[in-house]
Amino acid sequence: MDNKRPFSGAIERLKDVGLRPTRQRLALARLLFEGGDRHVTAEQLHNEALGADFRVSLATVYNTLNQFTEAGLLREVVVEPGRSYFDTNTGDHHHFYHEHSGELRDIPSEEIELGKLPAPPSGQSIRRVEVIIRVEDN
Amino acid sequence: MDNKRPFSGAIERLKDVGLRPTRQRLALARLLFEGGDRHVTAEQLHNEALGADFRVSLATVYNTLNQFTEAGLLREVVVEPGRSYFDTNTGDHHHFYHEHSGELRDIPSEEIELGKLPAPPSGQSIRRVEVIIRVEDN
DNA sequence: AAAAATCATTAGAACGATTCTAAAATATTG
DNA sequence: CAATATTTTAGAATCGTTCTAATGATTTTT
Repeated sequence: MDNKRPFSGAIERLKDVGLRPTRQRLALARLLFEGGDRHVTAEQLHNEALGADFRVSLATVYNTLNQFTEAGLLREVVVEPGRSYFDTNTGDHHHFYHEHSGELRDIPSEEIELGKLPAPPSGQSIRRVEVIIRVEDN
Repeated sequence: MDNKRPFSGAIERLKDVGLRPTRQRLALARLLFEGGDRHVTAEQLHNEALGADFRVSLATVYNTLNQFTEAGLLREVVVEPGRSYFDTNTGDHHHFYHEHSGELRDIPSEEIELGKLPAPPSGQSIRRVEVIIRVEDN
């Protein structure tokens, strides 16, 4: 049923989606996927890599994040102009977004009940339903 | 009940929210609010103004859109990095987004049933629930 | 209605995020 | 291990957006 192996190493994960397991892709994959679900910006991941003494260029971080996203390893969440997160949780789920702090937090799909949905314009089909609950301090 | 007058001219609309009815704000307000609900980018609105022989700087278009948004005359919808629309429909509603064409289309609030919502993290409250249904050609 | 004060507009520079370019480095194939 | 294909890189370029400091318009005070 589950065509995503629950625990395959970074190398297999990359091979599975047809990406060469290069040093930088492996290092970034480890940062992204070892440990629980994460929301990172390109800049954040780049700094993390440098902090872990792994030199990657920012361009490579962008390339890699985009490739991972296309390959379905990541999901991109855009919350405001010029702030876009990459989410390692690619399953069906939603988000809380706290504008002031920039914090993005997962909401498991069961916690939001989408009773009915309108039919898409003809000739089109639904690719994904995205719910963002924008919160503020009270 | 309805504190938004159904049909007040652009001048009143601006005065109501405490913005001086300057020439450029009036011209942009007319482009935005005369005729049905619209979704525009800053660039689009700028071109429209120029096309209608009204010279405004792009900076003013941005200023104005931001002011209108703060004043509650517009609502901003971010759909992908570097593409942000201003929606003249400020009521409770949702959107279809067609990634390929960039088309954004309203969904009246009744057409989506949000059964239950999770409680926000403590100390925070919900500001808005945004649903974007991403569609693709089939 | 002139003068003074406030606020808005502008061109262009500056900015932050992201993508491009062309060259150097690395990986894969025969 | 040589030949070929793919990646990585530094830095320039681009995009959307905001800033700056000067000019122009509107409102207030007189």
